[in-house]
Amino acid sequence: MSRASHRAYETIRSMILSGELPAGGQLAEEALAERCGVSRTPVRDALRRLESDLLVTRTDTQRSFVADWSLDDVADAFELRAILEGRAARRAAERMTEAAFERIRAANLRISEAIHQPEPDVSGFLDGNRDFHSEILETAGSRRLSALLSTLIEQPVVWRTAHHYSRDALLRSHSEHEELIAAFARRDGAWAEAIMAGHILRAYHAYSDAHRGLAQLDSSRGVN
Amino acid sequence: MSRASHRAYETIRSMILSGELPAGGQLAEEALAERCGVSRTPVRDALRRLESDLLVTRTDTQRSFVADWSLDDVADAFELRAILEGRAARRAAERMTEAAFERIRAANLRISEAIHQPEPDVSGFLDGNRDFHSEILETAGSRRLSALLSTLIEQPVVWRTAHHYSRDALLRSHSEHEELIAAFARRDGAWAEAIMAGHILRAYHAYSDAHRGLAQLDSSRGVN
DNA sequence: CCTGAGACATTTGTATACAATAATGTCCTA
DNA sequence: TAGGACATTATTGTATACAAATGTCTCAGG
Repeated sequence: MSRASHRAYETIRSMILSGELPAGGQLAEEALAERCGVSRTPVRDALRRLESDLLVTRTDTQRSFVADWSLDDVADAFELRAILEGRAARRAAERMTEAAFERIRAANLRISEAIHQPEPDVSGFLDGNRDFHSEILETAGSRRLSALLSTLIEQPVVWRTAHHYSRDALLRSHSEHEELIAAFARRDGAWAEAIMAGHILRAYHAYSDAHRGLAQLDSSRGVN
Repeated sequence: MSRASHRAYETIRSMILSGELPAGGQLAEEALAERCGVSRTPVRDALRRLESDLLVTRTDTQRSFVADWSLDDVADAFELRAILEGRAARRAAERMTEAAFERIRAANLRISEAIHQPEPDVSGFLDGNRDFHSEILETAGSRRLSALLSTLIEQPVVWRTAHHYSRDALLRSHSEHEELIAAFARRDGAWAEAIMAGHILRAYHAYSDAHRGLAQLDSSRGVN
């Protein structure tokens, strides 16, 4: 993506995720253009994309607003993620190559190292975690599945949330990854699917326990 | 959507689906603008949306091309549809209201009437079919599920394909709908999910049997 | 004959002006 | 005071010009 357009997208997105733009607030193109330091054209691009991410909604009369995610919406997103990432894990297990297997193991090894610092390296954990999941998605080899999941997984991690995770939660996540790796080693698609679905849903409940009643924006990224 | 933008979208889309724009061919914004009788601005909008529909792909250098769907891609799309529409049917069964139930039954009644003409009214069948499925999706009450499915179901039906369906295929589809209605009547989510998944996958195989080895574009719409 | 540098053509990205549409406020009437 | 037509304002849609980036072709040098 080109410079101004990308910049508008990232800027608006982070303003939404950080709460700087409040949920339900209107997004006027001109005002955003000014805040991003670009013209309306790339802002319009960005809004279109944010809309397909479901971070922005449009009225029937084409006004854009910051989407406010209810608890139900969050549950909804996690439920779909569990289904689709589960399916991705199944396909990945069935198509697993040695090279992909090694990359997945390596990602989980990085996670392990990040966790076992004196003070857990959450940022390192999240990097490894992202790689772990995206390697699996890659191995699943379905463009459409990737496309669908990309709308459910908000990529830029909201660090302030991530840093609340306990070492226990990180360790549990790591060990679930290990079990996934075992399923991959055996090329057992059904097993991999079951573990992955559970992995995502556990992340959901950890999230909902922690955030019950709070602002619900930075949701679709748990420790998974 | 506004006039020019909508026009560009519909025009380009139908040119792709009809094969007027060959799979793999480049889509230059200016040329499309001229053919649609609008400026580049709405064309760019349309291309963005078609890209998210996976009807158009972009290179890393931002050139747009007509996506060519391999047989695997088609199988992929149907597999995901089966999963997601199955889930929608389950949720719909669990949330079914009398009013929604009646609308769904009415849609299938219209299908029945369309089929039982001396010469089957395929267009009427497809209208009813669309209503039937969209009522279920509506009743499922998940914005995200709707958003995901909309990228898998190409709305504008390719009539030339539809007209090849045999009366038998139409009748079978109708009777599967009846079974779904029975599941809804009993609020049996698991049953509804199973029937719906089978319904979609049968449509896939009908499609793939009919089109094996032919051009694969107008795919994601079977008799379902 | 191959290769790569550079000029040229093509295509996309961005800014801006203006048109069209929706939202808002005002005033009049009942 | 409530409601509704109209004017006003705000916001989005579209066209266009130009900038930036990409692709292509030619031709010199090896």
